[in-house]
Amino acid sequence: MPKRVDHAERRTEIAEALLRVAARRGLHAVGMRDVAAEAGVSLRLVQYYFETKEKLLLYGLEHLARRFEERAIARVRAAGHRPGPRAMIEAMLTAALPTDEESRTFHLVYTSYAVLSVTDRALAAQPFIKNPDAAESALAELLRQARESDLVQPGVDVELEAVSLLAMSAGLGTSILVGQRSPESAATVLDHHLDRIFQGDRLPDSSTNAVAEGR
Amino acid sequence: MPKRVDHAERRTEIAEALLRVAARRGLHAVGMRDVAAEAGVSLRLVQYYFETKEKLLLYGLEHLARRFEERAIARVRAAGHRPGPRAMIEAMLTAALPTDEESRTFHLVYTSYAVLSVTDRALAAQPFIKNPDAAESALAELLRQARESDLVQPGVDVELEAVSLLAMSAGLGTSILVGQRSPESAATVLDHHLDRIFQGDRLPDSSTNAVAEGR
DNA sequence: GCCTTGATGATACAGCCGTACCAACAACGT
DNA sequence: ACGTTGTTGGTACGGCTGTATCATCAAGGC
Repeated sequence: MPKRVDHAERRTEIAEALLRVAARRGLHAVGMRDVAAEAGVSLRLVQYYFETKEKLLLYGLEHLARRFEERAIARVRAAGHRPGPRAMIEAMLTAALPTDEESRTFHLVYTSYAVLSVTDRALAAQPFIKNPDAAESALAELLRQARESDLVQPGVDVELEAVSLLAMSAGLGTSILVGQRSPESAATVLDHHLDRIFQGDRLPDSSTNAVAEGR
Repeated sequence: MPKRVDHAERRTEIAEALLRVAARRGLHAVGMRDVAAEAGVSLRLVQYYFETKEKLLLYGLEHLARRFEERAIARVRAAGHRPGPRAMIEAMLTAALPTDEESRTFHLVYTSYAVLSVTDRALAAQPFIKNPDAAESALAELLRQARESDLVQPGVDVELEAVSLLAMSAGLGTSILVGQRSPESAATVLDHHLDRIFQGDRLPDSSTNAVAEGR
């Protein structure tokens, strides 16, 4: 059997082309022909690897989630060797903010998928409860560890704060995306709440008023 | 001139038909014919009142924002005669949560518009910075008043908390929409943060652990 | 060496989309 | 009373969509 190209690799290439087009023109406007052109292949090839558009979209979503997970892990690693819980949480939260092109793509396309999943039953199947739930429990676990190390202020409800931080990160991300807020001011807001949650082993007075000014 | 029907009223009817279809099938799947059928009029009529689809979408967005504003005001009014700042803020924040059909529609369609506005320049023009900015400054103003009445804990950054609460409300709303979280647990999270911000003139121990359990 | 099988490409086909055009009706001013 | 004008409906037209069909080429097993 002549297998000249790696099947999985080709699928990945096409999925990334899909994400590029979706980031540029919006997920709703993505057509099979656009994806093929962006990937530099023929329309037939896209159909060959993904028989139907629905399967292509599904794989694109999975690929997006996979890529984001890698990015988040890389961000945490970049926070230093064996970073503390706070640094890890900060890395996770800011990785989700649309600051550069890749994270903008992630946030925009992922939100598009989320919106789609509300009305399209095919998308609603799995990923939109699994992924955020995993992020939530991971964050809660980090906070729990931090609390056991006495890094967390007493009386803090770690599960509730995990939910709050993720919801804030998502909400702030969207407002960055639509141009209402700057990435810096969003990061300041998140930092402020981390300051509130964690014991003050950080420079005092990080309450600079960059929020009201930031766009 | 035979003006048998009120022009503005007809436009409103059609816009509401648009919102109903968008809530049911998703904004991306809305066509002129669907809107016409939903409104019980002919396709030509929709074209007559809104020459182009883009104008229809624009008006639909404006109408949605208008309806939400009315709803929020009604909610605040329902909070009692001359409600305190905290009750008003709570009413505002929970009005934005997708709890019933109307608020689900609002949240879904508004988010769809927001996502669209990132890639479509026509939508990006006005409303997506104006409306949230207005909500933000209104919320900040309420907090400022509350602080002057000594209802707010000392050391609270009201602008920052206004931003945080709105971002949380938006993020929680989305997670409700996709079925990750229950409206009750989202309301509990918001309440918790209001407890944190305001002085404790409320029943103590509202920290029931409904968050981890709620779906 | 041939033929099966994987891989790629060009083209065709319904179906839907937004928009435009044309026809008809009803009502007010004169 | 008439015709102008606001108002409504039926229908047609390109263009684009996802999908299916047909054709071609390359490569490895027998």
